Amino acid sequence: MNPEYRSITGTFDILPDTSTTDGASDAPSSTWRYIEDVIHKVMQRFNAEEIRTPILEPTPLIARGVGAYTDIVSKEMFAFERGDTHYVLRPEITAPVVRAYLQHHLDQRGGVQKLYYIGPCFRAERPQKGRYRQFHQFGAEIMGTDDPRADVECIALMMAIYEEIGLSGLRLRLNSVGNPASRARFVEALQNYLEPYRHELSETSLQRLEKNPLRILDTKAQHEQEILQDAPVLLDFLDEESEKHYAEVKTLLQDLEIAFVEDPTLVRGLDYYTHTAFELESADIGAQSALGGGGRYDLLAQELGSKQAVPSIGFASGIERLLLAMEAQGIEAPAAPAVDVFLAALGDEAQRWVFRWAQQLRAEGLSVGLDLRGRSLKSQMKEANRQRAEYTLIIGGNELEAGGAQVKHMESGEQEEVAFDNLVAYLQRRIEA
RNA sequence: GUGGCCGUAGCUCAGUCGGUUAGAGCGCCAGGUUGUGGCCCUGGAGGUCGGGGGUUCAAAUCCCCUCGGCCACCCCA
Repeated sequence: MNPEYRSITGTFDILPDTSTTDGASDAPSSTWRYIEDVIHKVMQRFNAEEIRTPILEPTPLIARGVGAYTDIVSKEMFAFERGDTHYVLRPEITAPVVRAYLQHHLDQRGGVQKLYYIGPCFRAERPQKGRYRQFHQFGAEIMGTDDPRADVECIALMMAIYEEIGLSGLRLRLNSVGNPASRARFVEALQNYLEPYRHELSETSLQRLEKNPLRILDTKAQHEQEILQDAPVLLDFLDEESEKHYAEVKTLLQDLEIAFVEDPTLVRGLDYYTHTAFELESADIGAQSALGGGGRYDLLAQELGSKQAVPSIGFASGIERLLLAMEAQGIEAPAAPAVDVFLAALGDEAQRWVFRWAQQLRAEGLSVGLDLRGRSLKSQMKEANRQRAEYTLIIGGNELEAGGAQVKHMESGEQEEVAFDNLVAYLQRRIEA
């Protein structure tokens, strides 16, 4: 079609089936629904409550809540201005949830707030496998406690969803970035260590050295990796409190028999991230191997203006990557439901009869298909077949006269006459089973 | 933002030493069955050969530009 009207690069349509692939999700809408159903179900099991926030947020919220020196904020935001308001299409959902928590004083509901979300996010990156400009995240935030059990419950919740879907062989990486005091000491040590290597560092790493030193740790540059071989290790700088929190998290994970590997290079770069950081990886979904990740952010609420600390932990996962992992492991979602009964009509009078009966049967809760083009009976039968109708009613002049419909069971091909008066009961009885 | 690969029907693809009206299978529509789907047979619709420009008597085929897709880098979901 005219390129001017095509869907935007990096976005895709989710269609009823997968008969076309250009600019469409590889998975049909029924598969998306299935995944969403699983998410809702598992979240419910963990007594998390759904929250829905706007897709449009004020740019300063994201800049502050995600971090000005992150790639997301510095180069990947879809942001624009109207009048004196700066808008951004949300690149993630944690900051908006914290915003909503503070704006609506959710702490006043009492207790820990366990909130979850599913929805689209936007980042202006070059698309590739598992990466899109509009993509879909689900996640949960457990807010109002710094108890390590919250960390583990958050991880357990995330894992339970993948478990329920049936994925296996995933790798959970775990680390602690400590509290601000211990991290500050580590950052100083890291900066001191790297000082002599300054001239060997890339431009971005040099910038990070000043603004956001932790992120140097996850550099991919071979040479910088080598330099970092002998660098100070974050875990060695944890103070007693941080050490204790981390140890507790590991113990609790073991109690729940959730396997993990410790990875000291796994970091969350910004100051308001504390303690636990984790990421869930799959080896078979391409270069973008992270299915989901998260961590503790005890200081974010204050960053956004809260007088009180709201110690919290959350995770976020990508639905597109979940789909990739399902495909790689041959996991199929249930097929979209078929119609219960298709009404085939022959002749004008029968058409009117069928049109009314479709409405009635639907009111009885049956899903009903019918012809809207006045086509031949044969065509209508083909249509019924395509819609995978369980039963097809055939109504023509003979049936109207006899006061009963021909009811055909499509799979067996068996057909019998059923009086109009008994139709609803007949169909309901058979279709329930 | 950078790099590599790829764009022929709705889908999967054939057709490229340049040469008459661009093909197949599947799907779609219709007929064979004047009231019956799935199998089979027959016919039909559907293509700016991604787009623009150039070379040529002649371009799906060669050249340039451009758009789109895929994959990778950076980084993340």
